[in-house]
Amino acid sequence: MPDDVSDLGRFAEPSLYILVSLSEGPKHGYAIMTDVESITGSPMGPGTLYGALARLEKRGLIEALEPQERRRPYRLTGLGEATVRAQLERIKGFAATGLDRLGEAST
Amino acid sequence: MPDDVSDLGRFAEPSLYILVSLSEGPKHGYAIMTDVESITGSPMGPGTLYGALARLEKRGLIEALEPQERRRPYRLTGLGEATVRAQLERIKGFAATGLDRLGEAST
DNA sequence: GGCATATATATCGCGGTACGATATAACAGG
DNA sequence: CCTGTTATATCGTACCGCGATATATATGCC
Repeated sequence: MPDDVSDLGRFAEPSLYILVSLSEGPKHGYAIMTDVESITGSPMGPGTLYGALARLEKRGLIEALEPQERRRPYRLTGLGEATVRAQLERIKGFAATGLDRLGEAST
Repeated sequence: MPDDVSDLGRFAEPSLYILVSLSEGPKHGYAIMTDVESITGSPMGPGTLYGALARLEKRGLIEALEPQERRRPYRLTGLGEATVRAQLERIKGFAATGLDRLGEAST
């Protein structure tokens, strides 16, 4: 049940959020969590985070670095960077198309 | 398994595609299917389409119009329009943020 | 006329994902 | 010493994507 106009239910696309967060530089899980929350405005729980993190590593889009203290940092791979760039270009174009369609109808 | 850089696995957000398609004007299911395919480049099967369509109607983001011939057209509601606009603004900003972060790192 | 293809809608089921809940542990501050 | 923050990890459920499948009409072609 949407109680907010900007809510389309589930599917906030955590994987892409993580990739964007890591495109700023290597980060560990908890730092990604707080960073994503500051970018998107809505918090990402640990279940979402670590599940997506494992999938992304398995796919070779990110890679784990040497654990420091209690932190387990990750870094974007070349494939990950290419992927996030391609994705962002795509949704940028899509958003432009959509807003263009809306633009003529209301103003 | 991603075999394409622009593929992040499941990552299509059919609901938003449908809303954008309908922001151009009322359309019936099959027309949405072909329109979305022309916008996104990848086809949307009937399972995806009609499932999402039912959910969107249930949420009051779209509404069914009088069936004509074999066609069952849908139209965006006010809430649906506000939602798609808010969503598009959001992902536009997100894409800009992400590309900005990537921009300084390579080029 | 008969047959394949396109139009058009609908449903089922599997696999995958989001995400809250829960658990654990170390460290800081009052 | 106890509470809150940092930090990681896992489990389970509900939900969603999407291919497969079914049905029916209309169109085009041989």
